[in-house]
Amino acid sequence: MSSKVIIAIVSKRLKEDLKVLILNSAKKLFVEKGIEQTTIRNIADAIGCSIGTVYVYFKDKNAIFHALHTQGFIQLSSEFKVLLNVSNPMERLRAMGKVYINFALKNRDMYDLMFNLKAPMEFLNDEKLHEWNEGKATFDVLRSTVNECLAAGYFKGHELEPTAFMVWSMVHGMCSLEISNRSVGVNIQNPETIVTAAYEEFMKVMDKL
Amino acid sequence: MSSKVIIAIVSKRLKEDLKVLILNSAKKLFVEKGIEQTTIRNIADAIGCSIGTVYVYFKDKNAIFHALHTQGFIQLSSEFKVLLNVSNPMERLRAMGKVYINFALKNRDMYDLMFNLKAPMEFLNDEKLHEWNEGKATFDVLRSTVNECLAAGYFKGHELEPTAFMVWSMVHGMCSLEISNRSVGVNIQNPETIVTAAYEEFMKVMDKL
DNA sequence: TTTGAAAAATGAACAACGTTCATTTTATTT
DNA sequence: AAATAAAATGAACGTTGTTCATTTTTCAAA
Repeated sequence: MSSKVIIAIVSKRLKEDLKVLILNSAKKLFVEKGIEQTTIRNIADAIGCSIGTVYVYFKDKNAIFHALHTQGFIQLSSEFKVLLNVSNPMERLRAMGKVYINFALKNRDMYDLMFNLKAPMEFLNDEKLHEWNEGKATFDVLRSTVNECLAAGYFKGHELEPTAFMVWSMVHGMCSLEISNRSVGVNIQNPETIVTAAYEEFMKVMDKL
Repeated sequence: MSSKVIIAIVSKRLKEDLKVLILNSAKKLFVEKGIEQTTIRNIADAIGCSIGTVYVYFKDKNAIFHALHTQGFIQLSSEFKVLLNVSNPMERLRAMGKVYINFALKNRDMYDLMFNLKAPMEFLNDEKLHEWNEGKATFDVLRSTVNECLAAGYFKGHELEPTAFMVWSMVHGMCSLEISNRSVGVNIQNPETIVTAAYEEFMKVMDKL
């Protein structure tokens, strides 16, 4: 009888957490082996369930990758929390870029999923949700920081949204070129430090405004 | 006899051009339907040859996409030719960015292939060619333009290569965010003009240097 | 405790993919 | 006309994402 109870408890626990287990399995495979090795069969095998079970909890593969991409944004916004310690908006903007770049280069596939790959966006289209809440929230942080810079007298004569998008494009572009292996093939003298150097250059430029 | 000769000539022509036919077929499918609809079977069907024949002329799918990506760079460098008319280096840099952005937004999938997708780079790795000649040549144009700007007194106190990489990252980032549908989902007031507006903002910044 | 309906899990089956290679067809030379 | 070389072929293999009829499990009512 007691063993039956235990089995029931374990079984209950497994049932409730199966979606989480699938997601953890997917994330582990994704981070360790990349997106092309993260197949439904590999995910199912890793937790000892069947292929069909994965489809009980996720509509399709895009749904899984969208859930992973959301986890990535949770991690990124968690790493943004250190910015609360920086009161000066210009310094905070600089630190924000560093956190962003650091996250991108330390979590290359995850960054790719969050800001490049089509899968998460295709899931949104399927669900008729035209709201990319994760991106919206993240961009809001950037926009309000740039807004504070404007209020503090920086960026005189510049528009809020174009300037914020400019900053985002800058750091995203550097990270994207690095992750897609385009910066290494281009005959730059110090390829291993070019992202940092270019970001410092950009910050020097912004300081002059 | 004369018909035999004609057949021989036609046959010869077809044989010599088969690689080109395959590539044209691939490009048409790629531009019209995107990368996921460009399958070996579709390519072969479109020109009425067999699957195996494609593999006679191309090692694998990466080889085809690398060839397409090279065609993209040929087109881009062709569009860069109008820049020869612009003598002032700063004006030329500005015009270069506009040509680049225009190319990216009018050839989205091609741009993605050239600067984001892994296929062309994987082909280089397979062939032990760590030289991305197309990217190298294109970046050389940018670097020398920035160098001329420096020589003309612009960008005082800034390093050549980090500055050039900064400019590339800027325009690439904007195009990349736009093409991957990240800019539209982020709650910007004028999403349809944000790339142009941000580029104008960036040029205003560069003018101040 | 037994029963039976609802919920969950299953995995064989399907279509489509990239890739290979023994075979056939075509071209060229002898 | 025959022999040789080159080119083209498509059936077959191993994967992939996805579906769905079937089986198993769950759990409240009898």
